[in-house]
Amino acid sequence: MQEESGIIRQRREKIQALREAGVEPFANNFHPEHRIGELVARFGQSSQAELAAAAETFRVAGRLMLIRQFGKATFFHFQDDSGRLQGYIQRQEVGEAAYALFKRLDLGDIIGLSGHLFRTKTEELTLAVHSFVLLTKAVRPLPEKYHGLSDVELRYRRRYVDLIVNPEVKEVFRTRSRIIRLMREFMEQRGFLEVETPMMQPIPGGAAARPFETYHNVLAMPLYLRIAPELYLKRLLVGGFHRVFEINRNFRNEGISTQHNPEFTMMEFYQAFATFETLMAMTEEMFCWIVSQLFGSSQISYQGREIDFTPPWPRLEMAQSLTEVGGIPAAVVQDRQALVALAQEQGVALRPGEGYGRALAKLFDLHVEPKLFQPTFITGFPVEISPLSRRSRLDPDMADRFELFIAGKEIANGFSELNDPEDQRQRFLNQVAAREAGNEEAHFMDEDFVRALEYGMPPAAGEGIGIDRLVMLLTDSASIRDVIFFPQLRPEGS
RNA sequence: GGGCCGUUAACUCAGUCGGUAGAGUAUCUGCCUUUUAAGCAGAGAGUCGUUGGUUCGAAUCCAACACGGCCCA
Repeated sequence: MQEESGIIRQRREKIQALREAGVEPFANNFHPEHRIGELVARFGQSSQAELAAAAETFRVAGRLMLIRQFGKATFFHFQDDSGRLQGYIQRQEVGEAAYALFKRLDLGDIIGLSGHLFRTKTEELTLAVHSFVLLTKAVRPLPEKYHGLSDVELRYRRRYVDLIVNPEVKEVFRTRSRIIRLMREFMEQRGFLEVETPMMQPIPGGAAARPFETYHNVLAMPLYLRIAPELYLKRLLVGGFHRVFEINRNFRNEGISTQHNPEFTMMEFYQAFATFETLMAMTEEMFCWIVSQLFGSSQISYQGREIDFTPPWPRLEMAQSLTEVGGIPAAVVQDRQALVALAQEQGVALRPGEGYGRALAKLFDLHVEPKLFQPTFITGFPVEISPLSRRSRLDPDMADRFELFIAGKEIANGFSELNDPEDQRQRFLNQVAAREAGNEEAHFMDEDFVRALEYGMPPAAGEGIGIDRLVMLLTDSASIRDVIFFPQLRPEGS
């Protein structure tokens, strides 16, 4: 480590001096018996008289966050993983030597404390220290106590510091964990089995996206980080698991934005003998339940606007939405050539193998998606852009598919699954043709998947829910980077 | 990929017309036994993102690049 500012050099010298004085700066000889959160919960309402009467001794450990030193006594704040508490240490109480050691501690140091609780003049619950030990000396100083760490880049690059000084960040990730736990609980209650399928796939499938490529040395073959688990989960349907779900990472080799991180977390699930209609109802139920478990209400606030999760949510066909929400005349939407022309006019680059369906979808992205703030299901997806979906019985050019939009973001995508192996093979062939003509996001042929369908996959419906985006909504986060601990960044310059 | 904005001490930020680096916090020293971003007095701390250019002189003007943010594609 080349970086040696004055403070860091000073701290290293301090560590040396402590060792020479017989104080181990990285000890592990203290075992806390209490957590701050627990003490606050138990005694947050107790009066000074009650605390004095209890006369109990507590052992807690935490990081020094704030120090207010006087001549012969010191107030400080320290925090553990459950909260923050004030401490009070007096020379008279701990003795000359211990107090001198305490005065040499720095913000950021981790200490173990034992003492009793009391209330100060201003009624603040405070631990009066009987004794303490240094557990970990901090070499680097913490950010400023008042403004904290606000440089966005530093917050992402040094998330550990962000977590120490910005308590609301911790809360976001606690909520993230709770959301995932609730999803699991919801799925398990409905008889779904949690499974794991390959993250490294020889043929990346299940979505239209560019994959990350890697290489297996011993097998001497390229492998791809998965862009979706779909084709494997459907193989499990063939194998006789009729309700499965997977919560795991997908990897897509595309741009980074407030909505996109190269690796992101999805829950994908499949239910035999269900249709996309079944899943829309189930999604309404799931979201409403999760939101009410978290907030005790089915309404939340996101970026200053209310979102109401109370079902049922509006359902709108994509073509219809272009007119009703996007303001594109119905005559243009119905006229295939006119719509393609309009899309191209607006800068949509149609790739090989793409036509009306893609034009429809891109115009939707441009004019409708940002305006769908309340939970809304969009249906009526063209088969052209849905190569794994079952065709609608009413219109063979349309797929039995929906996407869910909330706050202008795509949150979920689900459809009745195509299980006709011949149709599936033909759709793969169309994709392969598109790929050969230069569309890098087109699907690959997966012969084994078609073979699996030939054994017979029960009719089913499946759905993917973007967990990061859902967490954004439920934590009022504007950027996906705020709900991923370590979002992808370019390497720091040297 | 394009546009705009940002990058100055460990952190948060000032820095005028181009004249040679500032504050608060943190750190160190001294005083201080109920503080709440404690207070008072003093001290140390800088590759002004990088490289190049203009200039007698650049944190400041110009160019390129790097990293980040927001918006657009």
